[in-house]
Amino acid sequence: MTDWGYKQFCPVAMASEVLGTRWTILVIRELLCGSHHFNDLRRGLPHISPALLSKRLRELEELGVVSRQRDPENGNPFYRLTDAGEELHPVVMAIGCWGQRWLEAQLSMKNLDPSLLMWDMRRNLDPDPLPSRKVTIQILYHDVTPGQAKWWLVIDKAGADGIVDLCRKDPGHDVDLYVASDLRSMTAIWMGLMTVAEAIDSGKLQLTGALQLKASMQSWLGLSTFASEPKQVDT
Amino acid sequence: MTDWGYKQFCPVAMASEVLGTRWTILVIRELLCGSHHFNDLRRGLPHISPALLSKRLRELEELGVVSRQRDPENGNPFYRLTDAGEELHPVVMAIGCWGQRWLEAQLSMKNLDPSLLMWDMRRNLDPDPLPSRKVTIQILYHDVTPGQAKWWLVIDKAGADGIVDLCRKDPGHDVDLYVASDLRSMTAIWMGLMTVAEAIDSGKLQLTGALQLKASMQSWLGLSTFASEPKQVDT
DNA sequence: CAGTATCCGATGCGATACTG
DNA sequence: CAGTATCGCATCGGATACTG
Repeated sequence: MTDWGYKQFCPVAMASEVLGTRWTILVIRELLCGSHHFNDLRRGLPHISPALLSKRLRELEELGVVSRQRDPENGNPFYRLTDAGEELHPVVMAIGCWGQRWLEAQLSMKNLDPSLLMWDMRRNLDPDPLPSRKVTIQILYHDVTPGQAKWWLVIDKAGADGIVDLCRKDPGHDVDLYVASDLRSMTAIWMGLMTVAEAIDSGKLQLTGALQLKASMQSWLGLSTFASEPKQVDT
Repeated sequence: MTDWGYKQFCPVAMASEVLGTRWTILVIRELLCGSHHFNDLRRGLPHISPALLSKRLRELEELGVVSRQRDPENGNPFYRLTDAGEELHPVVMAIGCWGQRWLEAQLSMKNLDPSLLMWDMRRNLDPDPLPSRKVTIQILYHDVTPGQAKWWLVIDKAGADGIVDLCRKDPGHDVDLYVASDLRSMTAIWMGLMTVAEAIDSGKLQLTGALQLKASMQSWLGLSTFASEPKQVDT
């Protein structure tokens, strides 16, 4: 092809030139999910190099998909999707739904990653079913290297900015609910491949603590956006 | 990243690993549009190398998106989308619609290509408004290198297999309609950026021949699938 | 926290030629 | 018609370290 590009006037080709480069779609997914700061994005894209993330953001900005602004408070930069960027939502959803329906679950289960899972859980956790007081939940993955095994979610509806906090170190509060599982099972629950009840019944998931929290876990634990998509392949 | 892959269990990431490789989406677009044979695909993807096309087809086959079969008649191989492949239709449409809405028209107009345009026109031409007898239409691009300037569309509703034939050499029949234009204008019409009437009024398009064919051109000339998508950027 | 700078390696991919 | 074979290069992007 000599120069870059498909050399086609077809809109699919034009758009693919832009969206088809490595990491681009995932950067947009992160922005759609509400990450705004450089290091938030990095958290959602653990294996991207900062140089490449920076490059992608600049490309998307030049394209008019992303707008870089500064927080008037502290002068920190942050990224927002423009209207053109927001309208990529159907694209990302279509890709994700197709992936959930047709890509083998096993494949997904090879890419387990506790910090990514926790970061997603923090994002989608639904505080509504939880009591109004501050709630602390400890998650323990007993099959994960010590440094990544223990996590705390602190939900405080009266909290300052974000309602849900994710900690890797003991925040010090009394723990209301202890969750213990293996990483694989927890990810399967997150992806809608298994319910909380099934996991408990089969001994894959142990809950200790406040009864109300145990009973309502399936509802406060927000699932992956694509969890409801019916799968077509099983292995 | 060392190994290939995003190492994320998110379905968007899983699917992007597959769909994000160069040319893949366009191969699928071609299959969705009804190309089935290797050289048909090459026609719709003029700048892909045969080696890469072959590779992509094998990858997609292994993925279960494409199925390779043989024509029982002549033993010729052909490619079909599986159910999983057909379900990529929403993905391709979402990408194309976004491209049409948000990517600058000018950008598209830099990738003019007469044979690609004619190939698309042949595919989307709507024989319904045309008379039942055999109709021959000659298209002349007066700003294009001689070898690519003259084309014939032969529409025969009683025709053998395909109804619409595209020829690069004079098929010999009497011509019912002569169409003359520049490549840029014709492409703009095809993409829905201009109507036939506007092009005639501004002198960009000349029609000579059967009145009925002239009057109905906007309807028998099928437009790009994305032509109806409202554009948001103008330049 | 929000990036840059630099280096370098793998490999994806394009070009061309050739075959059953 | 339907691909395979081979070659070689550009470049994409990964790793790491460093800065304002």
